[in-house]
Amino acid sequence: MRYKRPALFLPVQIPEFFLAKLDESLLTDLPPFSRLTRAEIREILDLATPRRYDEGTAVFDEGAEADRFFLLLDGVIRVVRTTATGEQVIALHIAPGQLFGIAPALERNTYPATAVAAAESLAISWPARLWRDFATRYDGFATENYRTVGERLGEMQTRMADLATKAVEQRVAGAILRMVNQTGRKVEDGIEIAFPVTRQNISEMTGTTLHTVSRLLSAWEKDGLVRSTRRHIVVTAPHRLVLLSGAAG
Amino acid sequence: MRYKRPALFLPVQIPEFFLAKLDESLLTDLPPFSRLTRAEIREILDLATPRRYDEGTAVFDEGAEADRFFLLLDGVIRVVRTTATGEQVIALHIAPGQLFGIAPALERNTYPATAVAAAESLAISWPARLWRDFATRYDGFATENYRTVGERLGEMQTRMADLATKAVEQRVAGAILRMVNQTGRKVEDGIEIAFPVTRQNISEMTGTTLHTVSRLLSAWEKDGLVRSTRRHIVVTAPHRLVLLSGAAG
DNA sequence: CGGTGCCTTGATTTTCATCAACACCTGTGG
DNA sequence: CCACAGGTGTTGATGAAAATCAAGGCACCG
Repeated sequence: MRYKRPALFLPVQIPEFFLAKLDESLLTDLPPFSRLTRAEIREILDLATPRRYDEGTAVFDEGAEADRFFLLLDGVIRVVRTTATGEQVIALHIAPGQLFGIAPALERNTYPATAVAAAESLAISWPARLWRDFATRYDGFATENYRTVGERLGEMQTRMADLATKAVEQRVAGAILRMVNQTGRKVEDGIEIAFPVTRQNISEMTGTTLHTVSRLLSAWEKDGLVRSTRRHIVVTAPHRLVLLSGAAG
Repeated sequence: MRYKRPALFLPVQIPEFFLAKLDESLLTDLPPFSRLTRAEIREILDLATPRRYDEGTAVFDEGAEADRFFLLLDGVIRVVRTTATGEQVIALHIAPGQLFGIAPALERNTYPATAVAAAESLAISWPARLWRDFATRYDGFATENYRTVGERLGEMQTRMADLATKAVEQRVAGAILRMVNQTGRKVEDGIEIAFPVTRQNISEMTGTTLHTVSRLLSAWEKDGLVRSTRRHIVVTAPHRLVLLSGAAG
């Protein structure tokens, strides 16, 4: 089964054309913009630059000058950190509707991690200096975005605690469930992670090796918890996976 | 050797007296206040409530209503998260001059972790609703604080990467070096961590057991890298410890 | 149809948690 | 003043979990 992109992605993408087509209502429901009028959203959209990213393309690189901030409209972004010894660690996934690369909001002048399109993605972006404008001019913009920062910080703390205390099996189960929750779509026999994931990817999220992940998935498949093909995972028994993950509650 | 508190800590602490004694210059050099006038700092100080915390006392608890934010003047604060299974994970240490419990700045209404005084500490605090006042009235206040948030987020990402990729020995070395960097004071034969630390504490910072930490410290002591007594660690060969920690550069 | 990227599985080894026992230091209360 | 309890630290023995080493298979792409 291939990943079919929605019709939104035309073979040739002309920014002006695209923005004209893009209805203001697309942003209306997103937290950062929820308190703005249609006219205000139009203003903001007119300042934005849209761009499409092929799977595997970097949106920005760790250490690069943080000159823009981004809003993901469609697709998935993987936030990756590379260690001194060259290993990669996946810190976070960004789902549509979320801002990312918000280093400018935190007074950083470089990005702390690399952002890569995990699937074909569409994002709009603004120059970093506009952050202050938006924050002062539009009520609730800063507030809502700092709320997001707070949530991410909390989530990172949870993941740190997991890495420090949970066994590999629980961490892998947790990682898969997180992806399912963020981007899962219903299919015949379960819920499918809506973008390509390799065992290697999962190992980079959980601090283990691709071998161990492979063994776990094989065992789970034998047990009827998941079904997986190349770069593809369907969770067929989410509840049992939750139990395995040792989640609270 | 005992921990001697500076004269600042009188047996009986009277807030008014204390604030009168506390010179505005104490805040002048701290990032959040560096751009303010003496008069403005006086205003802010007059709204603050000071309090002393004995070692082991909680400043606030995970999940509690986030009704205040804090500035640490002296001592050390440990930020601790408790997992579903009851283990503790130390997320962070706060050094004097830093804000903490800044959930209000991130639109959270509960604290995401518990803050405990790791040594006798002195902090001042303000009601959460004043955050917005300060942010709008005092230039640079919000900016500087969000910079701090950004730094902490970056540091947490680094620690996550370490937990995911480094071996226990490297993580323990790294944790000790971090404490030394934050609060180290020079002594005869090296640099001493300026607050009490148990093997258990270190294991909670690094996701290992107190047994393993004990073995490592014993080995390092035999090797001349550190010297340690009960709840006490002196690093005698920082450079070699850095090598062990596998830090970049 | 050959190459590359992704996945699987067995065998072996390493690391570190766990189990267990004990020593020591410090403050407390009889 | 001494006994004792609780928190802290050490060290050995054992075992389990997961990394590493190794080899090969299969899917997809040009």
